[in-house]
Amino acid sequence: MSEAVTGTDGRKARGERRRREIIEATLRVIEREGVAGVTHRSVAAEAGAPPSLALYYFATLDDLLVAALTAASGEYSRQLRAIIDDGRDGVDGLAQLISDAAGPGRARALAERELTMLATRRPALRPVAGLWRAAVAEVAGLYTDDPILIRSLVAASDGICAGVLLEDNPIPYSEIRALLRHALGLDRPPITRGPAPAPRA
Amino acid sequence: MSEAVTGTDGRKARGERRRREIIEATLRVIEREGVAGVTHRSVAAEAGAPPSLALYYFATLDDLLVAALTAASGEYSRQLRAIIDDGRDGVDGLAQLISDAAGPGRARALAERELTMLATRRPALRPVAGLWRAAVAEVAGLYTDDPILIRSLVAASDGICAGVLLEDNPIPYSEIRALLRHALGLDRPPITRGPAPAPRA
DNA sequence: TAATTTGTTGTACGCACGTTCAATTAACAG
DNA sequence: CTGTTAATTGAACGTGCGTACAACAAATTA
Repeated sequence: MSEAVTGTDGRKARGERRRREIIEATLRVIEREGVAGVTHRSVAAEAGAPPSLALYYFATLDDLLVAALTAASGEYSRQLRAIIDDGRDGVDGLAQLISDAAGPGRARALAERELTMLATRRPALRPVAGLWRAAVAEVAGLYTDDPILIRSLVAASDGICAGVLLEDNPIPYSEIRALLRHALGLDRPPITRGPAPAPRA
Repeated sequence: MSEAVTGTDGRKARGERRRREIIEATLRVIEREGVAGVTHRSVAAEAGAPPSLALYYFATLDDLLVAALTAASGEYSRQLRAIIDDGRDGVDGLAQLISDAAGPGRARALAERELTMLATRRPALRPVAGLWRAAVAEVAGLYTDDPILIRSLVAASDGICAGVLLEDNPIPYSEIRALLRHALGLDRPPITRGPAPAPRA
């Protein structure tokens, strides 16, 4: 029972580290080649290990993808929660995160999105994929109780992120922030034109 | 030159039909198994043709996916434009389309989304993927000139659609419509609570 | 009719994949 | 030291894939 002394089995500790390395390697592969590029072989090569090791930790490719999504999704949610806990404005922080996805964080954001897309087909991944949405909803809850407005912010951040990743010219931070604040109903801009109930004119 | 009489070469006419059949088979495969399930063999089997025929029309898998995305994206944009041209309210029609994606149109919507995701990695597909966004922006243009509000509607429809596909309990049409109208700044609901500039309370 | 174009098919090659498994090494327990 | 557990490795098997290619059938043309 030297375990009680050192805390854990040294073998298992190294194993856990190796496991994390493989997950990170998986995310790098997805960033570079997309989910389609994930194979036991490619991931193992990226991690500098023989393919059999990737298989030792993740018996099936699905396990590997679930682990990768869990890691990526958790990381994003943690970032957002950290912003809130630091007392910074939630919407500003959210805008910053999305703005990041247009620049340096683009590859990672793409990876996370691709994995989330995967979740729509495998119910087992749904809860994990919902972590980010829940975190955004939590931010919205700091500003309003209206469930519609909360949904609105969640949808807006998702849609803005998609636009940022799809469009060529990056959307500036200020605009992202304005869009998010509008979604929450915070800033009431002057009415630009009366609603046009009858299109086609 | 009997071509001038019949209009087109009969062989080419049948060929075009066959080509469309293969594209539709591809979309069915994607609906059922996702983009990952698309192979020359699986698509050909779905279309009831030998694999070599799928290769005759689409030399590479990429060509096939591009054609599928073009078809799916065009179909959606066409539906939205038809609504506008029929004189129906653009936002209502948009809400109806998104609501459909939660029910009967779910599989197709998933397929289109997966293909669009693919577009973020291949610049050649970007213009095609943008067709839907352009159509939505056009709808928004019927209500406002404010580019922020236009972007807001595009982001909202995208985000709502993502939510609809990800969540278990379907979002009702009325709520989708309310979210879209809010994005456009049409309905100004009563203020639920003053903005909370200081979170962490 | 013969020649040409176009669509269509079957077969086959080489490769990368997921997965299995027995063997090996290292860390721990008694 | 002996046994046990856990991490790690290399080799191999079968499968399905993309792709190439030559041959065939049918429509069109001259």
